[in-house]
Amino acid sequence: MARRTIRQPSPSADLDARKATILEAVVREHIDTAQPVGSSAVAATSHLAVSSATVRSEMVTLEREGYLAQPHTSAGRVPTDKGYRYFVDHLQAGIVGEAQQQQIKDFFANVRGEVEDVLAQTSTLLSQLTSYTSVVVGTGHAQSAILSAQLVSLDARHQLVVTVFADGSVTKHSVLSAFDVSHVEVAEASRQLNALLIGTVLGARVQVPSRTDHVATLVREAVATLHAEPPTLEGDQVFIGGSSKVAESFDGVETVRQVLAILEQELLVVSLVQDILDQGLSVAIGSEHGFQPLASCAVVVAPVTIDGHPSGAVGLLGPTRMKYSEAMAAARAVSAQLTQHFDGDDRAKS
Amino acid sequence: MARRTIRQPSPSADLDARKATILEAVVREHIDTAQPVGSSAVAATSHLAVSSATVRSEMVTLEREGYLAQPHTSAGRVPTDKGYRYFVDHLQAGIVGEAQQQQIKDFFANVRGEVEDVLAQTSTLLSQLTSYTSVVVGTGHAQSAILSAQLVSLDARHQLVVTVFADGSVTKHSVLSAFDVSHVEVAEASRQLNALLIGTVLGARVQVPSRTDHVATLVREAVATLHAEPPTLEGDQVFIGGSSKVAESFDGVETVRQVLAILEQELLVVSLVQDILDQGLSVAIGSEHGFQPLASCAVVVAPVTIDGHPSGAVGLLGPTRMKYSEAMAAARAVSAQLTQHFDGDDRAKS
DNA sequence: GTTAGCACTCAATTCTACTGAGTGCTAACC
DNA sequence: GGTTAGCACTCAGTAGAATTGAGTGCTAAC
Repeated sequence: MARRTIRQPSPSADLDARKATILEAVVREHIDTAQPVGSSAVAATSHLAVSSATVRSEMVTLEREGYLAQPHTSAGRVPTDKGYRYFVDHLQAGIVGEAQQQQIKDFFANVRGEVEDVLAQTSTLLSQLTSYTSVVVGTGHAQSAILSAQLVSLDARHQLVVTVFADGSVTKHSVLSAFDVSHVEVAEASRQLNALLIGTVLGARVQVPSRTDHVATLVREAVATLHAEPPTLEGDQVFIGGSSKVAESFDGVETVRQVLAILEQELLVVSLVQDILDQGLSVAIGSEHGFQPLASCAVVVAPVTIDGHPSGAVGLLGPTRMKYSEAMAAARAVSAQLTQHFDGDDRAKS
Repeated sequence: MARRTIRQPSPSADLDARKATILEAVVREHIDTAQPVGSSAVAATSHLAVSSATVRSEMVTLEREGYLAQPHTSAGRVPTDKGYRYFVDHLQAGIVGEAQQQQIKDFFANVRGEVEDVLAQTSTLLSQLTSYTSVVVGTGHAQSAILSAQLVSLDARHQLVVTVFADGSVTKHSVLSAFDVSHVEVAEASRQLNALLIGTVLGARVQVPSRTDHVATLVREAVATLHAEPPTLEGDQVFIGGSSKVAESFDGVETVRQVLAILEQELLVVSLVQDILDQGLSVAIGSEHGFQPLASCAVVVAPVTIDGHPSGAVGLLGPTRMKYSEAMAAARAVSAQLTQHFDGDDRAKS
């Protein structure tokens, strides 16, 4: 089926005030109780001074317009994806609680270590804050210039190309040569390689030596190995935090299995998050993201930028009846801190 | 409670042949059906020419001795952990099927990339082979000598220490200096750092310069950062494959949640696997590993060695009623290939 | 020691009746 | 016109009661 559904920017023939209030009450109640919501509950909890009968007749309209659904005739109403969408679109931005704010602050004040570690730990943090499964995506450094490229000899035939990029990331690639190489030759090749690649980006055309001696061959092999990587996906990193939360969010074991199976496929997760960001959304509800097995899930995302350009995202995955305002607030707060951590912290600070 | 249970090497007051056959039949049947096994089923499937009544009276004994248990009076028998243990200890080594053998061969023939990638993919492979959740643990390179230590300048105040170890692993650590450093200074510091650390192991005492100029300070900071790492755990890596399989193996959502929660804690997983290996076992059943939340799990492990000394392990986690012979065969086959891949492949080949 | 026979147990299943939350409709009301 | 009280109706869920049947333990005979 449609892998990605292009959502128009909400036709949202705005509901009148009372219908909106009723819809909101249903959503809130359903998120709370996970049960279908009846007209009398709405009449009681919403501050509308109307009877359940009135609510009932409004509900009929809301159902006809696709915002609500009825599991069966004698049950209350449940929000549809469209209903959640309306709710989310008209949600005043939530804010994170005191305690959580503090937890985030503490975390970023104390976190240390390299980018990967920070991202992995951030993922755990985000999951703990919200008790949903979190996804942290770091996009590759395809565009970063090379700061340094060294060749290190493991043994006579195995060398390692260690490359440092301007964004601080480091890669290694092993090179197996067809002949024994001396340490002197490796050192010389390393010098040449460094001179050749410094300041370039992966995939750029460089002038490799055409001689056939050991050193030149080694340099050619190293360059070839480096450039052999698919440049777009290289370095894409996904960190899943709190996958056990999946088992809390959904009740059917089968659903849990399906969601976990999706989360195992990093490429899928990256493209899911990317799709949502591409559409300029911060939430994808149920069928909106076009992944059938995640039909009962909602995904909240917030982009992370470094030096102003997008370089990743944090996300939360929960049931469609997730606590959107909390989740969105947490995701935004964490992504903001992360952004600040990487470009504030790495340049300006101290 | 007891975090680790020391198991004596099976008192195993060996059962007589008929009891053993009956126990085996119960275990086999139960693994197959997940149901309590009745005496008549045993009489039918085992090749003992005895009636169900005879089987019944033997079962009473087996139950009294702790090999079997009865969920309730009018149900069949279910193996206890002790029952599984006897079964496993007397299991003739299984072999992996044709197709799987081929799949493993193909995988290792085609796999490329760095150690981390290979381990991560191996984890996925192992999980696919067995449809259990797999765990691949790579132990750190604490004992590896440093082949190269370079300092790379990210900007005036940020430097990166990139260290290459003899086993081919690479680490990076960022260093933030309190003053601006020129490229010339970084280059000089890098040279000195390399000269200082080459051939040493992490944690070794090295003679750092005591001068107070920029270069010396930089070198001191770099060394301090490197040595600040907890040397024992540094580089311990855990790769979990097929966590969605957890949802297939257990039926209660709560059990699934608990197991996933354990798997999220890498340190726990490492120590679990390490414990089992330390006890010289290849299987830990139910309570044997002392992790309460994993009481209904069994863990199969196989060590991976590089150059003869232990450097990791592969494992499988399933329900206590897992298919032990298959799982053990798969784990052994994969660990053997992995061992060969890393020391065969990396030294001898071509 | 083995086994056929039998009474007994108890989880699981099926059936029925009932409950009650919630609806849709209508007629009266403001 | 919109609102509401009243009422008949629907139907999932629950609670008992009855039934089933797989499997046991025991005993007496072989």
